[in-house]
Amino acid sequence: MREIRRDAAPPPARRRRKDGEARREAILDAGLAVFSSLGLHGASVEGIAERAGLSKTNLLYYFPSKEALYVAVLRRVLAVWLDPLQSLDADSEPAAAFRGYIRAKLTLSRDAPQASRLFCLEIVQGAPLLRPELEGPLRDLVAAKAAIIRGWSAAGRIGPNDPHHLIFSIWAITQHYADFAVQVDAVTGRGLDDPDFFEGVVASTQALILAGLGLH
Amino acid sequence: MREIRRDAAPPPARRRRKDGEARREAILDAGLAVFSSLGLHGASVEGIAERAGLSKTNLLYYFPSKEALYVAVLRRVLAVWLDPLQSLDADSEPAAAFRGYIRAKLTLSRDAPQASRLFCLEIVQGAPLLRPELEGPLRDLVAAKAAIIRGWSAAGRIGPNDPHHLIFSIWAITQHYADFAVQVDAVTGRGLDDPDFFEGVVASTQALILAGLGLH
DNA sequence: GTCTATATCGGGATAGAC
DNA sequence: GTCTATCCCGATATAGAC
Repeated sequence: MREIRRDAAPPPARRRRKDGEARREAILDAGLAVFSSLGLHGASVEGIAERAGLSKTNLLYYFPSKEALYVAVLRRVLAVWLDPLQSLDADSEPAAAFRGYIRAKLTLSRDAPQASRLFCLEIVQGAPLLRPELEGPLRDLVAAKAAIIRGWSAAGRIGPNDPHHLIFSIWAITQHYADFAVQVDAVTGRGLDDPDFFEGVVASTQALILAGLGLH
Repeated sequence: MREIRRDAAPPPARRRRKDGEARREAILDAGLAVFSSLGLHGASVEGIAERAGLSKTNLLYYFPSKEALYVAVLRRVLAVWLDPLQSLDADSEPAAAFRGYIRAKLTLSRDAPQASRLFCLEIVQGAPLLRPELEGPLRDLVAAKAAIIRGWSAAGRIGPNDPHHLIFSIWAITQHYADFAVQVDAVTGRGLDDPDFFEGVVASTQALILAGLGLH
C-alpha cells in the first residue's frame, strides 16, 4: 500500500485545490437539497453539513455564513434558469421552437426539481435578493423573446396572442410539475420520473400551447 | 361620554366572546400575512403579534404555540381553496363552465394572493401537514371533475384531452399570477390589481384553454 | 385577558489546538 | 483543513402579578 502511495500522491497544491472545489460542490449540492425543502430559515447549517459529509465548523470554513451559502446556491440555480429560453430564436420554425422549449423546460423540471423549488420559494417570498436579476437580465431576455413572438404573429405564422401571457403560461405549467409535485402525485399517483407520464405531460402541454397559437 | 357608555355596554359574557373572536380573526389574518412572506420558520411570534396589535405573550394566550397558529391559518386557507372547483358541474355549458372557473380562480389570486402563496410554500416544501387532505378530499374532488370533463369529451362537446393535465394547467396559470407576482411585475411592470391587466389575463387564459379544448 | 420578568433552548458563529 | 469547546443571541414558551 505504501508503495502505491509513493507516486500516486499528486502535487500538494494541485491536489488540495481539486479537493477544495469538490468539497464546495458537495456543500452547494447539500445546500440546494436542504434549502429547497426547508427554506432558508428552516434549514440548519448542521443539517447541511451532515448531508455534505463534514462538520458544521468545517462547512463554515468554506462559506463564511449560512446566508452566504444560500446566496451561492441561489446564484447557481439562477444561471441554469435563464438558459432554456435562449432556444426560442427567430430563425426557427415557430411550432418546432415552442415544442422544443416546452420539452426543455419539462426536462429541467424532471432533472432539477430541487432547483425549481428553491427558485419558487424565493420568488413567492418576494425575492428581495433576486429582484435586480429579475428586473435586469430576465426582463430584457423576455422582452427580446416577446419581440420574436410578435414578429411571427405579424407574419401570420402563428395566431394573435399576448407574448407575455404566453410565456408566463408555459413557465407556469412546466414548473408546476416540479414545484407542486406532491400535489400532482397525490392526485394522479405519478410524477415526471415516470417516463410515460413525462411524455404525456410533454404532449399535453405542447398540444395546449400550439392550439392556443392556432397551430396543430 | 359616561352617559353614553351607561347602556352601550353589552352583557359582559357576550361582549367578551365577541372580542375574543375578533381577536382570533385578527391574529389569523396577521399570521397569514407574515407566514406567507417569511415562511413558518422565518416568522416570529413577536412579528405576528405586532401586526395583530397585541403582545407576544397575549397572542400565546389565544394560540398555544406558533405551530398551532400556523396549522390554524393553513386550515383556513385550504377551506377557501377547494371551493371554486365546485363550479364545474355537469349541467353547465362546457365553454361557460371553464370560462367561469378560470375567472373565479384568477379573482381569488387577485383578492387572496397571500393565501395562494402560503399554500404554494407549503406544497413546495412537501406539505407533510397537508398530505392527507390532498390524498383524500382533493383527490376525490378532482376525480369527480375529471369524470365530468371526460363525459363532455365523449359526447363530443369538447375536444379530446387529458382531464388531469387540463386541470393542472388551469391551476398553474391562474395561481402563477399570485405566487410569482414579483416576477410578473418585474417583467411587465403590472399585476392583477390593475383592472386592465386583470381582464387581459382572464381573456388570454380563457382563450388558451378553450382553444386547447377545440372551442372558440 | 393582559402585562413584566424569566426560564430555556436551538443554532449560528468564533477561538484555538492539532 | 479539520477538530473540540464555547460563546452568544434570538426566539419560544411559561410563571405569576395585576
